[in-house]
Amino acid sequence: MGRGKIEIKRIENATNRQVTYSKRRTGIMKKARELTVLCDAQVAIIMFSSTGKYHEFCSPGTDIKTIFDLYQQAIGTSLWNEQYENMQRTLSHLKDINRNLRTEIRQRMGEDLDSLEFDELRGLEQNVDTALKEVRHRKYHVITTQTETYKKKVKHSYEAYKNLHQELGMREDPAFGFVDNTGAGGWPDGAVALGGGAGAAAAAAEMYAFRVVPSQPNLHGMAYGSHDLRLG
Amino acid sequence: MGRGKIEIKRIENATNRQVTYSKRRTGIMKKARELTVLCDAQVAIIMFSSTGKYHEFCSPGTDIKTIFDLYQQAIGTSLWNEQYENMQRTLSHLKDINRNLRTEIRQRMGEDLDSLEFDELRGLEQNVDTALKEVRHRKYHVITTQTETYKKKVKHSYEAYKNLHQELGMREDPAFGFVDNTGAGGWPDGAVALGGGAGAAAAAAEMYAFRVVPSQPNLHGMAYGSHDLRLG
DNA sequence: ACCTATTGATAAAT
DNA sequence: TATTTATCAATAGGT
Repeated sequence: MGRGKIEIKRIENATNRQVTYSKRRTGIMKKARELTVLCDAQVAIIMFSSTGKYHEFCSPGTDIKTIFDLYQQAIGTSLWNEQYENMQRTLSHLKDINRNLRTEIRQRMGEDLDSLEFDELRGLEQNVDTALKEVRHRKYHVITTQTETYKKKVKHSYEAYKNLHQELGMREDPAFGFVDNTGAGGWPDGAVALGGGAGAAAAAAEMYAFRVVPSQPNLHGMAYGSHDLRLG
Repeated sequence: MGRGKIEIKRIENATNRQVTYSKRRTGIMKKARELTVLCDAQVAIIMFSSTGKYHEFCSPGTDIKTIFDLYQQAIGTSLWNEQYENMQRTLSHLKDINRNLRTEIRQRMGEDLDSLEFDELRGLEQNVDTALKEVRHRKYHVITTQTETYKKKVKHSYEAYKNLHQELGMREDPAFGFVDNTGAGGWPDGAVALGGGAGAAAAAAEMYAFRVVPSQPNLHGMAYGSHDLRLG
């Protein structure tokens, strides 16, 4: 159609090629639009000219992504799955692992034990028993350390008080509310247990007993025993 | 073009619509092929008819995926980025959860306790303590149940033996290897502890003591205390 | 971009 | 669904 038939082969003249590309591209787009309207079809076209310019057509009422998702659905395999498959695999693998980890935690909390064989129960018991000892050991270590620190602070304050007391020339000011009945110092009885060992540890434990809210969030942001094991 | 001009609007007659779709689709594909050859262009077309059938065209020497990757590059944004990013987010979220779960398990095993505040330690200790009691409780329940089952089996076998013994007319066959010295029955001494209670439980526990390998894999496929906490 | 002779596409009938 | 054919549409080459 035109002033003479042309052979369907690459047009060597670049200008002609470009002109023909332009004309025929318009023609195809028009045909696509007509097809869309006449036949109620969905069409997506992407074209790149030899110079790299791109043009697209898409049926009104949809978009390229939708049509390509349909297309991938139709051919049964996502063209980009390869890139995502790894991630998908990793994802479901992580989900499996997480589920198992949650199961283990629940079992370590003494829940969902019905599925365990007897020997697994024995292993779990021994393991938890050992863990309990470890935790207790660590707890006492912390108590001791913190008690030592506290003792040092107390001692320091006490020294400071003693010095101040001496600088005041051994004279007492009732406004302090202190009664000097411990010889040189003058520190109220029973204000702090200065003795070391278990007694001090117990005192320190009591000292922290009111702290039910952690000063800084847990690593996992939850208190032990309140994990939401349904997540993930 | 045809025996009369047609208006560009949806063809209501379904058959006509289908025929027109077929003809025009062929036409577009041909045009696309010609454009590809004449102008050295790259074309990708995807079409869906109103009946859901799909057809595609793609310039030879390339493929739909390549053209769409080019297209996405051209418009500067991946059409599937949103999904991809969502997946990425989910992935790192799962990894976080995973890490926290592992941390919790390690802490429940008595490891990595350094990061815990004192009150967290206290909570952990109490929790593990409670869990230990639960596990022990369950263990003893299993022991008891299995012992009962075993006792019933023994009793059943014993009855069977007794019946057989009587049917043989109280005559002993040395080939059985049994010595009848328990009155009516004739069951070897000490073969099984028939007494109930703690003694039986202890016996049953010993009975299972050799089973270091679970008869069926753990839910998580690992024995307690041997988790590879580096995974994920 | 526009023009137009000419080829190509296709609507309707078969 | 394929073929035919009268008609309309697309476009090659020229301006």
